[in-house]
Amino acid sequence: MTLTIFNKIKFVQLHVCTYICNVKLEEAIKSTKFKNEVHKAGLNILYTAWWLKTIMSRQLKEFGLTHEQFNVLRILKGKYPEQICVKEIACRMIEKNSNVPRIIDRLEVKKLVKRNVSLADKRETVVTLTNAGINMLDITTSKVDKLFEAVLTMDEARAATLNGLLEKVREKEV
Amino acid sequence: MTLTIFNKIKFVQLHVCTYICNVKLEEAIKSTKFKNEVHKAGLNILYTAWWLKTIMSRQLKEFGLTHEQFNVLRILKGKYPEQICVKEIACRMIEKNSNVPRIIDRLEVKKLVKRNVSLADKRETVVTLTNAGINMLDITTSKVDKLFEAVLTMDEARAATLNGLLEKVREKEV
DNA sequence: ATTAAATACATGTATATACACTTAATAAAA
DNA sequence: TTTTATTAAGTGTATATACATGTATTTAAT
Repeated sequence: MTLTIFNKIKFVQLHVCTYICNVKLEEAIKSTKFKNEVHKAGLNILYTAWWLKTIMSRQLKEFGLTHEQFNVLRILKGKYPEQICVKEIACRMIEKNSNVPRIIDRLEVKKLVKRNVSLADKRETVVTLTNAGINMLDITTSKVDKLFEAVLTMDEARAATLNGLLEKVREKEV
Repeated sequence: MTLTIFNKIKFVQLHVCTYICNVKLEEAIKSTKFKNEVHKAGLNILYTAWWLKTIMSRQLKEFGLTHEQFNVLRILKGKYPEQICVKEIACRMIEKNSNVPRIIDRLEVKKLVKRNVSLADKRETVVTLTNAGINMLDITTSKVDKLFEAVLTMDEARAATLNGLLEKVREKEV
């Protein structure tokens, strides 16, 4: 059904299986026995997310940014030049357990963001992009966006179906 | 289109947004502007994977296991009683950059697995489940499987479509 | 007004991820 | 056969994740 295109992700730690198949989950995790399609879908989601993150991280590494640092910068850009407090950044993160204060520490060292104590509420730390941060984000965003377009070749209709199904996955209250 | 069921995942670090919406991505990451459906699908995959991992980890925590430790145990079970070398475990991991030797260290401390030097090739370390490991896996697997069934309520047909779309996502060589 | 509770964020710890490097063992080349 | 290259796994480092706890500040309760 799907093409068997192999890709050149090299396993860093173990230098095994140097070329992995992106497409078929069975190949990717060397497993053929799934309980059912639903069980397979769970693993497929986890694997596809790892695949996407790996591709993005590889691109961002060139700029000394991690995936999560980039995410924080992009959130700050969304409200720029308004200052955003740490709490609100955390709300917008994809991975909700991210330790935002520590990510901001690293961005601050690189002089990409600036911390200030909020005047309205001294408990709050408000954060903004520096000029260096804006420049960095402009460059990296265009790179990452191009990468996304190059990699995710599915059409809009398929993507919309996929979005619906993923929301269906998360439908159940837990 | 989709129901708006809110779930009770509490943000641990920041105690904000105490209740998050699982279903609509827009609510989950407080963002409304996606470039297009494809871009949204990328973020949706990342978020759904985080959601799934969080649910699983919560269940496994009761048994003192992490998500990745459980994954290694399950891989060992797949070939039990055969011994598997570290390299082969790594091949089968969902997250390919996992540091398998270190995960095995922790499983060994808990006496759930046993390391041996391979007789055939002394460079290789072969690993097997102990009896305690088998017992642990039996209990946790049934718990996790039940959780999966309870949470992923989609039907087989939808799951099959989802699997096809995710493989479509990974189709492009990178 | 004083105390108690809640909030915002920082910090600390264990484990994981991502990746470089080292060591020992095996395979290949000279 | 000796050297060289490759492979398997372990070790080391920076950052991230997951979560507990501490500290300052604000809000609510008495």
